Parts: sequence; structure tokens; C-alpha cells
Amino acid sequence: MAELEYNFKEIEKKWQGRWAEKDIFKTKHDDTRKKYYLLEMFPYPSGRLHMGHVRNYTIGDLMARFMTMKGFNVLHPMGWDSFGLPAENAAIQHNIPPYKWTTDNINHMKSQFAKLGFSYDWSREVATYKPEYYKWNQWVFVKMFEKGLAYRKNAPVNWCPQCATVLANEQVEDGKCWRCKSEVTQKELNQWFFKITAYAEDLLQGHEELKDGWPERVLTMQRNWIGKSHGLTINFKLESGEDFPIYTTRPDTVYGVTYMVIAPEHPFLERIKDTNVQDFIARMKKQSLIDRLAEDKEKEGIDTGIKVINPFNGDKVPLYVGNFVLMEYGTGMIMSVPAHDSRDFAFAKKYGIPIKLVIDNPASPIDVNAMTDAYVEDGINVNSGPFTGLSNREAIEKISDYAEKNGIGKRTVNFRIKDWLISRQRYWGCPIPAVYCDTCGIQMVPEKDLPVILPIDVDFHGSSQSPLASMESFINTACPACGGKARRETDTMDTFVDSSWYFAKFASPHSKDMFDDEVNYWMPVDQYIGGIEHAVLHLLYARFFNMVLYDLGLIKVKEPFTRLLTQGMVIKDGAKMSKSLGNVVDPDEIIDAFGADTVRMFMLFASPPDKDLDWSEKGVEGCYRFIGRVWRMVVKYRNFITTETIEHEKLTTALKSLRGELHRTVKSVTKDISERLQYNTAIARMMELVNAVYQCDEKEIASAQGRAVISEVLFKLIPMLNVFTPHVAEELWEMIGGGGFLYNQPWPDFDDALTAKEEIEIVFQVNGKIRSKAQVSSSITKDEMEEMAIADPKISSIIAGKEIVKKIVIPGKLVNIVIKG
RNA sequence: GCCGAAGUGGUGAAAUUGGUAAACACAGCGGACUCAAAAUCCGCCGAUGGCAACAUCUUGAGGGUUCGAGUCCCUCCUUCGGCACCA
Repeated sequence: MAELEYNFKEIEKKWQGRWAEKDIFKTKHDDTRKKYYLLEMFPYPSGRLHMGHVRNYTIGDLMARFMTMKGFNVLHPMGWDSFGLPAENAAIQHNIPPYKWTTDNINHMKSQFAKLGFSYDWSREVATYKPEYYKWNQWVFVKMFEKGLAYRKNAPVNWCPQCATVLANEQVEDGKCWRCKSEVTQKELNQWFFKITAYAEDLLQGHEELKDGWPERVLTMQRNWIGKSHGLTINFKLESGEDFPIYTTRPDTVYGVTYMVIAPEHPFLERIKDTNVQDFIARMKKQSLIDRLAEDKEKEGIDTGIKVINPFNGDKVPLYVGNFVLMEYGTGMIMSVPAHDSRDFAFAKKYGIPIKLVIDNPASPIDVNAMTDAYVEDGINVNSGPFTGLSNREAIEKISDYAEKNGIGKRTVNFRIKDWLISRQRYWGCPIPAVYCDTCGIQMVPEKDLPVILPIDVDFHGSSQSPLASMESFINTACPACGGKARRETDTMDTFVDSSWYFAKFASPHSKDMFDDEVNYWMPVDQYIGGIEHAVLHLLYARFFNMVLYDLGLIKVKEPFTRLLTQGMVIKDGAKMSKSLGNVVDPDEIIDAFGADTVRMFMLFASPPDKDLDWSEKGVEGCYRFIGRVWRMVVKYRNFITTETIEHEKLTTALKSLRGELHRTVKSVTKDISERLQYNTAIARMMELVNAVYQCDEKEIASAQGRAVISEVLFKLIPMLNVFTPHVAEELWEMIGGGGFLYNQPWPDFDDALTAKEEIEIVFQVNGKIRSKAQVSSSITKDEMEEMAIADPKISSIIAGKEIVKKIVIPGKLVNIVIKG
């Protein structure tokens, strides 16, 4: 009997070998079936898979196998986000060249993928560190440069001292570097940017298309990040007559302006000679932006002595320099209305600036001298010239109309999102294809000379500096325009550029050009799966990049990801598994102890995919037990397999009920997977079915009709198991003589007529409280239910002598009798 | 402050359209098998009271709508996530 033990090691090896041998996961264009592109976010090849990866890819594999069984032509590729800083750190610390370190890691992780039995089409593998891939980063970069979407500018940028490179705004979290968590500082540097702001409106509009398929919270995070606001730019004037434009979202308060504030970095301030003011500006500029904007930071300012004229009422108000005004937002200058803005109120109190009420509370009039904070609610305009008496909501529109008609203002839309800083002072990334010539200035490398190859034989000498920066053989080149001496850009691209289009490359991985026609057969990705942490990073960048590719005519869809599933984290002892906390569980160890099928099932059973999952070794054991229970059941009944047809009406009650359970299980498992994305309950339903088989009398199952029923059970249950535990499912399929790869079998169907229970339990309530229950035939009528309720001894004793107000009968569920007194 | 998600047994969690709260599993307890243990199979398992039948209570708190609320509405509390001197 030894060969009939559940030996997961042998089984998993056997089927992984057969799948590979027959190359069954390879995908081709096929017009006879509907396409389905399923993608999980590709990993950074850090060396080993962690549980988060296992969870992500297990969910993806389930959906890929399910859609395949449902008859779709499924694209399910995998690749490597293989540029990035950890490779350089390994090089510096252990003197391993980044290329070798990365390649070794890819090979190791690929073997781990194989051990998990994922259904990837490896013939489409893509790795971003390969010249044939990153050539197209450079090619698109050149196109973007030509369109003004890639540009170089001097700007204050985020600098991570630990990583020795600049960072995009999206990569600074809470003032800290997203990768190494060290404090980010500000530096004024000449850097390359992608003009994502040009697509701010499109990125926002695109949400309309995504709102059914994406989690609400991801859309919200992106909306907040894009930060669209509607307002009015008002041309205040200096006494000299010069324009002094400011942006406000509260034009209704313009009659209440009592001072103006300007950012310390504003070039306007160069004209001020006053040494006190210049000292203040110098001091403010020294504070990093992060310090200045810290939450509890005291607002500081100084009067410049300059007066600004309000175009609405002619008021002359003082101009202050203030540390809280941002140069990058609006015009870098603001109007201040202390009566109706808390920050302005505090500042005015501190510097003794007058406060002027222009919006009153209609419910309880405000005494401006008694105010302890600004009045920021809606109200009625007062002291507002011709606009006095309007509701402030109305005043916003009327004042804006007036400003536009009289040339003193213009309705303006502002966005908080800033351009994407993409240059990195690092070695292990895609070279930026720019050349600097003293005569011709910035030049792009011509298309015929692409790719600019990143040299891989480099020596770090233990230094944290990028070796490119001092590599003369790389730097020295000829100017593409004049042929004279020129120098290459030594910065590389943010690795988020690499991952902004890989999903499209999977669709035509071997094309000579960036893509071939296949890209538009497969795109968009129908279902994308990955972590929530990319909500405003990768998921925003990729949408932007895809829109650029759309405008270049390379891709026919504007939005690359139709549906998005953000899977939860893997938690142990109340915290995310991480090396620093020491609560990491190595997937390899668990696979060795229980098998890949068990690990996969646990990942799907312990919680719904979008919620966090609590790691529990006991829970893993439970899944292992369930697989064993199925195994023993199949071994026990495998000799009963028959092709005899079932005569349903002739079945015994027990067999009828088992068969009903089977069809109900298929129905709910199908729905849980395809509609509800709730794999934990799908597994629970299968457990119930297996429990029902164990509950069924063996002699009944051994009967002729019993054999037919158990055959049906096995021939439907095992294909369902395939998407959760593919190795053992294939083995059991072979055991019952299923034939062919289970991977290629159709998903089991069910007969809806058989899903109805013959006998159901109904409840009898009095005033909504359950007082009695009864087993009845499912064909019972409403009238019969009502009669039964009244006749029920418990019910009748409760309602005896009471007035019945009404009776509510819910067919197949309950009877509720409402009584008085 | 603004926006979003969540709060259910000892634990992970179910409850699909407002209709039997706690499915399924983990842990625990008991039984069968065994010389014994493991494995396996079977049973019990929200709280309180009761020998029991049973009764009462129970989905963060308090109100409301309804014959009936975990689910809908209002107020509040807590936790997590995002944005935040953005004018």
C-alpha cells in the first residue's frame, strides 16, 4: 500500500517534470478563443522568494488556471525587474559584479518558481537589465525628448544620502527614502524629468474607465496625489503697476485680504535690499523643505515693506515673506484672509496684522474683535462691495465672472502632482541616451546607435559612487550633431521607468521593434495583481507611460490594466514579515515540509486575497490534512469509477442529497472564484463536500448507483482542486483515469435543477424572535407555511389570546407572526 | 483637518438581495482504533443561568427605520492606510 500514500515530494516532481516536458503553459495567438491576459507584478530578483511573492503568484496562478479551464486563451507571463540598487550594494559589500549577482538571483528564483508549479509561459520571459529590453526605454526617452515630455532642469530635488541619489516625489514617504528609510534632504541639481503633469487631467479622467475594476482606495490615493483644485488667479498690483498674480480657491474672501505672503525662494525677492529681510530669506532657505513643512513648525515671516494693491477694493496691504509658502505650487505667492483661514489667522495674530470679516455666519453674527479662530464655514458675504449679501458659494462664481470680465483674474486649475524626476546617480540602471556637447548642447543618441550599452565589467573599489561617473571609456563620445568631442550622460533612469511598460513587452517579447501587432491582440491586461504599496508609484507611472505609448501610436488602449487586485500582506506575530523584525518564514522550508500544494492552499484559504493574511503553521497543517483527506477518499473509491448514468429519481435519499451537495459546491466554487474573488470560501465549500462524502454510508456508495454518484463527485471535485493544488489534482486525475493533462480539462459544470435541496428548514418567529423551527419539503407553499406556523405547538401557545397584527411569510425561509400585547 | 477601508467567538474567518449570526478551519475537550503513541475516523465546542428541556444575552458604543438589522440611516469611539501650511 506504500504507493498509495500521499507522497507530495514525488508527485510534485513528477508533474512539474511532465508540464515542462510537454511545454503545456506556452501561449499562442488563437482567434478561436477569447484572450485573457493575466499578470502579477514581476519581482525584483533580490535572491529568494518571500511569502509575499508566494501569495501574489499563487493568486495569479489560480486565476490563470481557472480562466484556461473556462476556455480562454490565457497569457500568463513572468519576468524580472532586474535593475536597482540592491545589486550595487551587493557589489560594494561583497565585490560581486551586479550583472552576475542579478543573473544568479534570477536563476535561483526561477528554480523556486518551478518548485511551486506556477503556470508561466517562460518563452516570453523579460528581464529589464538586458540591452534588448532597455534599448526601448532609451528609444521612448528620445521620442519623449522630441515632444518636450522629457526635459532637463535645475530644481530643488530630494536627495537620499544613503542611496547617494535623487528620488522622485512619489519615492519619498514621510520625509524618508522609500527603499532605505533614511532621511531625505533637499539639493539644487540639474536633473532629467518626465512631464507627467501634462497628463494630470488624463490620469484623473482615466479613473472613469477603471472605477469598476480597481479598488476604490487605489483610485482615491491616486486622486489625492494628483490633487486637482479649481480656483481663480487674481492679478494684484504693486504700487509700480507691476502684476502680482496669486492663486486662490476662495475668491469669495478677496475683500478680506489684509496681507500677502511670498515664498522665500521667489526670484521677485532679489530686488529687496533690506538686510533684515535678506537675512531672514537666507535663514529660511537653509532650512530644508521637509523641516519647514513639518506639521508643528511655527509659521515665520517678515514684512518686506512693499505694498500690494487689491484690484477689487483698492486696499494697500503689506507683503510678507513666509516660510510656509511653496514656490512650486500656484504662483509662489498668496493672498491672506485671516478672518477665514486658520493658518492666516494665526499668522495675523502673531504679527499684529488687522483681521477683516467678509463672510458672516447667518445663524449667529460674528464679532470680529472676539474671534479666537478663523470662520471657515459657509455664510453670507459682508463688506464685499457689490457682492455683499450673496451666499459665499454664489460669491465665488460671481467674483470669478467679474474678474474674468474685467481682466483682473482668470479661472485656473491647479494640480499638486509634480513632474517625475527620473535621473539617478547610480550605475545599475538604464543609461539615459543623452550626450553633452560644448558646441551643440544637449543631444540625443540617434536611433541607429541605440542601445547605449551599460558596461558590465565594472569595478566598484568598495566605493558607493557610481563607477560610470569616472569611466572615461563610457563617457567620451562624439557629438551626434557636429562630430566633435562630447560627453555622455552618466546618470541612469529610475527603475520605475523599466517597469512602466514591461506588461506590453510580454505580449510581443521577440519583436525586432519595441512591439509587433501581438501587443494589441493581448493588451490591455485583463487582470493585474500586486501590492497596494504601488498605488501612487508603479500604478501611476505605468498608466502615464502607457498614455505616452498610446499617443505615439504604439498601443491602442489608453488604460493598461482593466482590473486590479491588490493583495494583502503576509503577517506574522502582528507585523509584516521582514528581515529586520526577524519574523520571516522561508517558503522553501515550508515547501520541503508540506509541499507546494499545501503552501498554495494555505495562502488561499487563510483569508480573502485583498486582506492581510496571518501566518500560522497550524493553519498550514490543517490544509495538509485536508489534502490528505481528499487523497484517502479518492484512493478508497477509485475502484468504483464507472461510466454508468445516474437515474436521479431512483437514487436513495442519501445519494440524492450527496449529489445535490456536489452540484451546489460546483455552483458556489465557480461563483466564488469568478465573481467574488473569495477563494477562502471556495475552499470551505469543497471541504464541506468532502465531509459529506465521509458522512455518507460506504455501503450506499458501493451500490451500483452509489458508484455512479461517487464517480460524478470525483470527476467534478478533482478538476476544481486543480486551480488550488494542481500537482495532487493531476495525480488524482490520473488515478481515476481522467486522461490528458487536467490543466487542459474544462471547468466542471453543474445542473441548476439539482442544486435545490429537497428538504429545508424553516423558522417560525413571533415579533421577529425565533420561537420554533421545522423541516419541510422545499416545494411547500406560502399558505402551507403559514398554516404550519399557526399549528406549531410552541407558536400557538405564545399567540394564544393575542391579537395577530400581521403575518409575514418569506418562501423557503420563515414565517413571522406579529402580535399585539 | 480631508479622503478611504475596517471593527463579528479563545484564533483565522463566514453570513451572496434586509430574513435561522458564527459556515469552513485552527486551538481546546471527549470517544473509537492502538500494548502505547503518532496518524486516522467520529462527536462536542459564542456568553450567562440551569442536571436538563430551555431561557436570556451577543456582531466597537448609543440612537433610528423595519414585522425583522452584522447588513440601511444618524451620532460617536477605536484601529489601519493615503494626502496634508497645496493657498
